[in-house]
Amino acid sequence: MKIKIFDTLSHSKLNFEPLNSKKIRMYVCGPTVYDFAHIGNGRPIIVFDVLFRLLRSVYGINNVSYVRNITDIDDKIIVAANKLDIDTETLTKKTISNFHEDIESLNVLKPTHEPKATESIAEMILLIEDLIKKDIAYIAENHVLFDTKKFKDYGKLSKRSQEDMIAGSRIEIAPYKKNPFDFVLWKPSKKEEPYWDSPWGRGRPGWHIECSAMTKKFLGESFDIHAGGADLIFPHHENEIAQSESSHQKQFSKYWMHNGYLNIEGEKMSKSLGNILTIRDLLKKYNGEILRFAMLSTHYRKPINFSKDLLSSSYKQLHKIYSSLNSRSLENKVTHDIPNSLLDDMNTPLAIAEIHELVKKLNDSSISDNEWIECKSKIKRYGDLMGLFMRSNFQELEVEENKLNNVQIKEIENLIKERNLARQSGNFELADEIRGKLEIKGVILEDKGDNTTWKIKNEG
RNA sequence: GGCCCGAUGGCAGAGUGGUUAUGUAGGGGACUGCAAAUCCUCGUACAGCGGUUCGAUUCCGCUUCGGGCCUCCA
Repeated sequence: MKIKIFDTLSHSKLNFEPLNSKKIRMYVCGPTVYDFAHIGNGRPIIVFDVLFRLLRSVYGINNVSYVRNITDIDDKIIVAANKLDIDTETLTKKTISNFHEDIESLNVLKPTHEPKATESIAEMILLIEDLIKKDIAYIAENHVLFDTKKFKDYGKLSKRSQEDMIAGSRIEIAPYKKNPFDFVLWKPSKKEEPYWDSPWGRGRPGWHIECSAMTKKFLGESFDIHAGGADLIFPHHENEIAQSESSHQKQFSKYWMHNGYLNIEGEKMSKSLGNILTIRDLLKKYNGEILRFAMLSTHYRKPINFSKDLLSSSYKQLHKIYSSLNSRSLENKVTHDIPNSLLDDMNTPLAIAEIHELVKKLNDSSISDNEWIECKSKIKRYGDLMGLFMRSNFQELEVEENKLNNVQIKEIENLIKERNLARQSGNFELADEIRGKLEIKGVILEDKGDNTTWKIKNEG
């Protein structure tokens, strides 16, 4: 079984050939922790979680190292902490804990390592010193800068030349830069700002250097896959390549993967439009599994429109799939096959279509129990690889999503019992009355033979 | 201005040089005490114009439209 992935660097779909098949190494750029994560931040978290699951399945659960960093020192963090009148560490600690709570609801596996930038400052300083020693970085006005003219491959990831970029550039170039695209490796901290001592005075690291330092620390100088949002291609990932390959004189990441953008109701998410949707807010209205399903219903490289329609369609599809998985009281078998759709650059929308074909079979009362078990097992396998269908039934999801307490659940169950007694004795008036009573409370009943299940009325 | 990506049925969304997924919404039917669910069925989607080809939604070119990046946003 071979995984195919689309590699940004070669701009083509390639067979994934690990550097060492007993030790797969992937790195994903994680969040900058200054506020609640929004659903756009959630996209790489979810789609590369699927990649992690696939790699573990193909190469062995213990043979994959997944590093997802946390940027906990940065201008935005300082600004946000000042606004709240707290120190940056208090802010980042709280934000990280919120982040973990949020993504747990999305059923995201824990990465092997989740390093914080502030815990690798020493490694960053060593790397910068090395770049200065190699005459690739220079010091100017208390800043250390990377000299982009010294790295001949600069622009290879984003496919652009410095000349192209300068042509249409609207940027004001900092006076201490030798070249417009030189970027900061280390900068002085203003008073009141967090700082670390360095050979260049009290300061703090530039943004890009942390990933170069942490990939080296946790994965080595060369590793297999580096991934993140498409907006990171330039300048972040371009600059990481420049730093690491200049310092190590060898290939940095073998493959590069980038997820597409996320829109909200057809519009770009932005502060000015006021349509920033945090994962936290969405979770108040939608179960994490619905969010996850919605996220995987578009191919990861395409733009996704996160809309009410998408979420309501996702809800209905999940309901349908869960119901079919419980259409007979039989357990699935454990299988190890990996569907081609998922191996092919994580074609999750195609995988979902295949699941629906299997659902149709499960709902076919004419198939044998053995065939039924086969189908259920296949669907559960898709679920394991995509992080879906982990619950035993749809009611569990409804209970979570609507935060129903035990008293409420008991009430629903008792009314169902009462109604079924009425139905058995032919008292359909009472049965319908109970149905109506529950419907007013927003509970829809579904009779399946002698089994009655329920779901919450979807307001759209 | 430079570079890049995209355009598929009401909506969402795969895929393919010729049999035209899948979901959702809608029509019809079966089933059902009722309802829901489920199943069956229907509507002839591939932006436009050229080219290559026996044949193009799929390959090539152009046009139009949309999106992105070129400022430390996933």
